[in-house]
Amino acid sequence: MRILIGEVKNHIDSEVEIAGWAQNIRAMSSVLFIEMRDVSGTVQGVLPKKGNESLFNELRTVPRETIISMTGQAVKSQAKIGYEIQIRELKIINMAEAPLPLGVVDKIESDIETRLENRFLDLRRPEILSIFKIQSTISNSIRNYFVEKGFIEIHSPKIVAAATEGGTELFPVKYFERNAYLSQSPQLYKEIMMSAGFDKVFEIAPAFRAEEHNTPRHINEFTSIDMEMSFVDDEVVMDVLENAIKTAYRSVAETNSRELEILKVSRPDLNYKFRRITYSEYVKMANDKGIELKDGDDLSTPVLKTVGGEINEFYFITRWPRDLKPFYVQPYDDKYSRGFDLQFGELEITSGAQRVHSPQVLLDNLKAKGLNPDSFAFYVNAFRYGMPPHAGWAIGLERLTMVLLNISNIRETTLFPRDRTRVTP
RNA sequence: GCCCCGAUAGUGUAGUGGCCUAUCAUCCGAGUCUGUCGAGCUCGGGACACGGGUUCAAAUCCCGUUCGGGGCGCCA
Repeated sequence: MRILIGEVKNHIDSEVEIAGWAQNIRAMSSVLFIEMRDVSGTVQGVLPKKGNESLFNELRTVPRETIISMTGQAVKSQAKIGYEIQIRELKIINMAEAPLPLGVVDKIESDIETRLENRFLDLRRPEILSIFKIQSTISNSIRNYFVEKGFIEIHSPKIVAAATEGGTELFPVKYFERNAYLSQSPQLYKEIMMSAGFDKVFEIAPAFRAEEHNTPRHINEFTSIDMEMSFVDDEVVMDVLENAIKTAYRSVAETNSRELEILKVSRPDLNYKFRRITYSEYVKMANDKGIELKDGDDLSTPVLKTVGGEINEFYFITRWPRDLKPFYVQPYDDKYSRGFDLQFGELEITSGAQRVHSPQVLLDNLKAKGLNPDSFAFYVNAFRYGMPPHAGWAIGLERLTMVLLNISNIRETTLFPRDRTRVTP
């Protein structure tokens, strides 16, 4: 029975069967080594020429990355990891072509473009695999966190009719005889679930943005971790967000020490309270650095880089001007709102808010933003017949992974990124 | 969408008008080597993004196209 390569060390001095990719075959004059790899690690098999001449000669010309299974005694040896497998039986299961379009164990680094073109090969590299093992821990631990706190997991529609909520561009899709769009966010649906009385909901699902941006931190399809809670304000959901991220970091530190080592990333440590900086304080901080910025201006990328670049930790920017936030964000006073962003340094990770719950305020806001309330009837109706006060946020899974692993391009933390020019693979 | 930069073997690169039938590494192939682990050694293989132009001569200069990188904008 096949075992994972990572388990071979528990079977020293007994016979094991492994299967995987032959990532390197080194033939000496009288002995041959096959470096085998699977999802759990690597180990080498040894085959002496004496007594195995035909297999020996066949193997020395087998291309790298061929799928092979082998059975043999696991023994302590002078191999770097301290043990190896003495091959008794070996099967060549599926031959790889040569040369590879992208070397898996080459000493040469390839461009991200070449790597994405051949992503299945790129993903075979332990450091790339490690990114996604860690991403799996992050999304699972946040899901568990929500479930433990009594949240209900929902699945909102990704094909939607609303032309826009204002702001971002949508991807149009043909929906039989009508036009529809890919959902940019579950925002309106998770709010409707508050009216439906679900109290606390979350969703981990794709979101689509048709913006023609071309930056290392934007993609057109990403995984959004969304939550919404009833009868709470913005301060409470900021606490929940801080705890969710700390929980995810703790899980990664506990379960992915090998992956963190492969990626040469130190164990994450979040032993600090996330600072809550108001938007107006942030503007003053920018002014103190000599940046010309008025209270009410949006925080541009250069501003975030100058001010946020020096804050090498998580922090909130709270009480944004109402003019800079969407119609569904609850006002704080005439000028400011209960909208917040969570930042790490210069990078926005999350945006959230206490939401409007009064149907009249909602209608006023829609009109003030130049939107047609009729287009949002399905949404506004949910506010008319008993909508509790509520608040929530959405966090980008890929961006959170970037921050945790100190990776600068979001394409690295996305399996098959969809950017301005890439729809395949 | 704007600004700047780039495109040379499967991969990553050198190359600033003639020294280029193009460098090096990796890779692939053949051989060699009593245990390698970035194996070593010998020999061989493989490339100037596309289209036009300038010139006696273009990988090299100019124009356009396509694709990519960096920055910005846009962005729930």
